[in-house]
Amino acid sequence: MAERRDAARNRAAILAAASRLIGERGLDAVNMEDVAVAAGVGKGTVFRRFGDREGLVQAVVAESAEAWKAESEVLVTSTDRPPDERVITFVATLFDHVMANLAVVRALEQVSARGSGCDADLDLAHARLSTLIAQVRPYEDADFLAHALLANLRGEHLHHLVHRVGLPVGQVRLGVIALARAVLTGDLVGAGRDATMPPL
Amino acid sequence: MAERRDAARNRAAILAAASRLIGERGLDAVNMEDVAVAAGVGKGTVFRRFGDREGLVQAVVAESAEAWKAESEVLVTSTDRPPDERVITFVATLFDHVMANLAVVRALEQVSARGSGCDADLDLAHARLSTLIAQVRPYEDADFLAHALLANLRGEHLHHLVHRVGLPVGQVRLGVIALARAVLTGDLVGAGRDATMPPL
DNA sequence: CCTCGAATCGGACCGACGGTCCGCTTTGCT
DNA sequence: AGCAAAGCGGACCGTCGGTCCGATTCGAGG
Repeated sequence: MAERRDAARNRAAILAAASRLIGERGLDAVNMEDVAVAAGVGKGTVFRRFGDREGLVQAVVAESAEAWKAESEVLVTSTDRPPDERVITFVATLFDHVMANLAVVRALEQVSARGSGCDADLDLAHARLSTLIAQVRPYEDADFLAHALLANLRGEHLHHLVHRVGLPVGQVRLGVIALARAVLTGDLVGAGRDATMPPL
Repeated sequence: MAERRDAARNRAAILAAASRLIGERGLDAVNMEDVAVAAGVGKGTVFRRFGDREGLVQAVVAESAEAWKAESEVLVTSTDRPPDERVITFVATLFDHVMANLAVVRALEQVSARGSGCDADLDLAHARLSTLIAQVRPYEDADFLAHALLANLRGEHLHHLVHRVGLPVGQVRLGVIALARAVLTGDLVGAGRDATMPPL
């Protein structure tokens, strides 16, 4: 049978409440009962729908990652633009997605560092980026290079750069893109500087 | 007054027990009472000495980071070797330190992502690496490049590469060093491959 | 060696929170 | 309307981080 109407409503309410609360306070300052109350449901309902804390967080990010997945999907499959340009676009898009959902992404990282399950989205991002890079530099180790780039796109790392070190978001964005360009061209000049940066 | 003898003994016992337990099971599978029992003291003693869970973890890593700090200190101050070589040595040394204490380093990352205090060791590593890089490439943004390199030396990232992806430690080590070399020379050829790698 | 004050110890205790359970309610099909 | 099943929700439980205070141990001075 299809999902009952009240169940669907509650599901959406819980997801929205969780997303909002995590965004406002950060994961470690929101407990399951907060979410239940904010969603206007009982605690049991939250656990039945999402299993546990980890499941809830995964569902929240899955929702916000939907658009990114579709976007990156076409980037890998389509061949209308040169591969190197697609790598850059991929990195820029992923950066924007992570920054736009920083609290939720960090929440997922925290939860999956502990939990048993691996981070499926990270694996997906790596598979796609790796594929893209291999098209540009078939003789390098695209696998490792993708991991190295992805390390610079971790929520925790970007949070550190922006909120602790205090770097402007735009500068970090350009720096990350310069890094991606360096991976493609073998040239690292300009990484982290805006002055010498070619426009994206 | 100096620290009482029994207090010193207990302090050492707690630190040793915590280090061992975290190394064996990972931070999230060891609670404060486990540590107290393993150290042969009461729970209250653990909390009085170290304040809270975060403090205990910090003390444990501070202990294991002692040697690394001294080693990296001389690397920055001494000028007997060319700067580029010192950057490579710095990165290799830090990599080895992190891998040798992976569980404890990850524990610190988990704890300081939540806690109020920042990660002092990470800041120190960045300050030193940044200084070193600036000596080789004064016209680049050494600050950002240091951050980018350090992102590849995070405990969580290395844990992911080695224990989830399954990359051999030696290969990751060479890859990270190749990345460092790329930062210095502007050439990324060979990153992640052993075949084309110059020996360290 | 004995005494005494102070520092330290340790386990009983507390509050918070993740997760479970089961009797009550809602839903939607006939 | 009637009914069975899916869903609901809040009382309840176990665990764990952290606190507290009476008992204990230390070590300086006589």
